Amino acid sequence: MAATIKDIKAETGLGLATISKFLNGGNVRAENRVKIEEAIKKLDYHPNETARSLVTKRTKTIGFVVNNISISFSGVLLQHASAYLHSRGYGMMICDSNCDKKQEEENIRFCVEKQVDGILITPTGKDADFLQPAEKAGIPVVLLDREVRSDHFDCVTIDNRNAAERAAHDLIKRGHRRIAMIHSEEYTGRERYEGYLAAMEKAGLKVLPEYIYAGEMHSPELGYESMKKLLSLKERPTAVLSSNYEVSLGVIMAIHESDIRCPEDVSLIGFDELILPMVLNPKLTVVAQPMEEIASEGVRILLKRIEEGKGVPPQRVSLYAALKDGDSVRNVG
Amino acid sequence: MAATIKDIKAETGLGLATISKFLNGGNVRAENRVKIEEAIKKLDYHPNETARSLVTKRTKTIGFVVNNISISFSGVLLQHASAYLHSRGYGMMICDSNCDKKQEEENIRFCVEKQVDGILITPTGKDADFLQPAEKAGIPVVLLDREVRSDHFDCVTIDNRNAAERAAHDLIKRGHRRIAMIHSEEYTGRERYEGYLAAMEKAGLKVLPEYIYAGEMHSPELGYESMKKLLSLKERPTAVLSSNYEVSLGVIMAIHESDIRCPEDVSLIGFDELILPMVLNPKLTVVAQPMEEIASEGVRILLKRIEEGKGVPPQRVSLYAALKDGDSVRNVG
DNA sequence: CTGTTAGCGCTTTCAA
DNA sequence: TTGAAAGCGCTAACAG
Repeated sequence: MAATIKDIKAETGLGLATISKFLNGGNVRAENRVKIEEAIKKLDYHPNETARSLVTKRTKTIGFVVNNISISFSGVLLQHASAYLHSRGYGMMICDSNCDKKQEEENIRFCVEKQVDGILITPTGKDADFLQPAEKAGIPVVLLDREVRSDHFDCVTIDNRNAAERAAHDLIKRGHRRIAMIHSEEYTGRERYEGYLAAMEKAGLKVLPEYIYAGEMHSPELGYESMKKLLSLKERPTAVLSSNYEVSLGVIMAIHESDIRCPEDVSLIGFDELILPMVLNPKLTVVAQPMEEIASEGVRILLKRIEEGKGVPPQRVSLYAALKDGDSVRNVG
Repeated sequence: MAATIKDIKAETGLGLATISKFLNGGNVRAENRVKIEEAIKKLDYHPNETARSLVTKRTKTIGFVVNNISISFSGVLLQHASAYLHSRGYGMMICDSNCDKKQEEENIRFCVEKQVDGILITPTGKDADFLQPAEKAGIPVVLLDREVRSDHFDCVTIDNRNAAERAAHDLIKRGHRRIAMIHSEEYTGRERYEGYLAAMEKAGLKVLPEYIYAGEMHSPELGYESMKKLLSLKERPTAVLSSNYEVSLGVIMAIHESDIRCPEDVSLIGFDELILPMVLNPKLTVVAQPMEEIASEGVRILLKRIEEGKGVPPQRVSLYAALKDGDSVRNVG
């Protein structure tokens, strides 16, 4: 049996309260502190977090409900979030929604049941109803990367629409007119598409239906298949905007397989500054999402909410995603 | 305040023990069962898992200590493990070791502190010392994908050495003599390299140092840079074995950028049947690790250990990884 | 600063 | 079957 606080009491002859106070960083007479420290070492005592939770009503665990754990973006976000959380003594329970609303709803319930102190989530859609159990249970929720139709929750995103608009604008500025876009109908993919539309419209450019490929989800296949088709057009686009990392991978593969060259024959801008497209020739020009900041801001806001309560109204933090030049875009005309 | 079992008692007039028994699936008179069910619905009662844990000494949470959460393999493994665990009512707390032994050691301690019921781990190395805190605390550990130098733990792997040997043998059987290998010095990469060596030796083939590229970790850069160099050799290999998914991606990119074709000019076999290399032309021939089985077997063994104790000696399950033909290998000579 | 006391919400003897 | 009571290990008043 593991040692308990009572064993420390027996060992030191002190009262439970004193020991508990010490454990929680309170002031104790130097002499007693030494006694307690020695007893702890001797008995290899570790506080029972469960017992502690029962009385403090804090589990020191947060739930991370991730829309799709198997994409690279999630891995990186999880990595950063987990690191921050651990450094603050919090554990991270992950629940994969696998891009499924039913599963996501279930995940929220699971988190509530497990009594996490807070929830970090990359939601699958814009609908906010499924978050109700958490709200009802008084568990703070911070949305990461995506917003929902509700102003009850804190939220850390990048301005996808604006970022995509800047990317498309950059292509236009460099003389491109025939610009294609490959995007998913998923959340962020949709927003990025809207940004593209805005840039095209402002420049007075026509959006050709044969230049638009929309898939259900972000995936390499989407990029690969779409790009194959774009390359087979009689009048090929001179530039392509790809709405996320997975999609870009597929696009690059398709280009490589053809005898079309990038950027000589076709320019390309992608999203997400993940490793692979950065080591390639040409280095991909991307809209770089500040992943670490998204994670750290999200964690910071969540912990603040947990520790200081619901005083302040929900915040919406929108981080800036810079367009980072690579070598995959050329000037035309 | 959330409803407690006492509220149910007040509502139904029954004793706490009866209600508790009902909650845990025990036999209760039909009439009382109805009463309790109604009260639960009316008060929206949910058992407090923390209180339950305090007395049962079970947190219904397992820790997953992952060597590197940002690689695709981890995402897929986590996805399956999480699904199985959830279906059994268990939560999954993840701890990323980020390929760092110090971090890994810290993660184990963190899990012990958090009193998880069991640990699933893809270890960073072969050394087993860091698992001691878990062992001392009586927390069962199941190793996934990789073994360590200790026979105290259950373990689910594929036979990497044998699988790589079969892959290399397949190349040899198809007439290849100049076979290169790109691998990491990480755990599985090393084992796969040994399998390659075994196949070459059995076939009486020389292993040329200029055909071997070893990197510290599995990464696309490793594959990309190594393949670039291999392709620039005066006497190029006719086939390349790549030790994991990330590495293969890099290799494919390098081939695409050159004017060498696969499989006409160079054959390629990779590891891990993940999506991208499957949608490409040519479809990559791979050693397919049974990811879902690794996860489900691991979870099954762990939960059994948790629920039925340490009676049986540690098991080592070695799953078969089949070589799946794609179109990236051609017959020569 | 210290110790006593009362719970946190639940499960589990044990006797009825 | 049921219920009263004890207690899991800890924190949080409160009195000293």
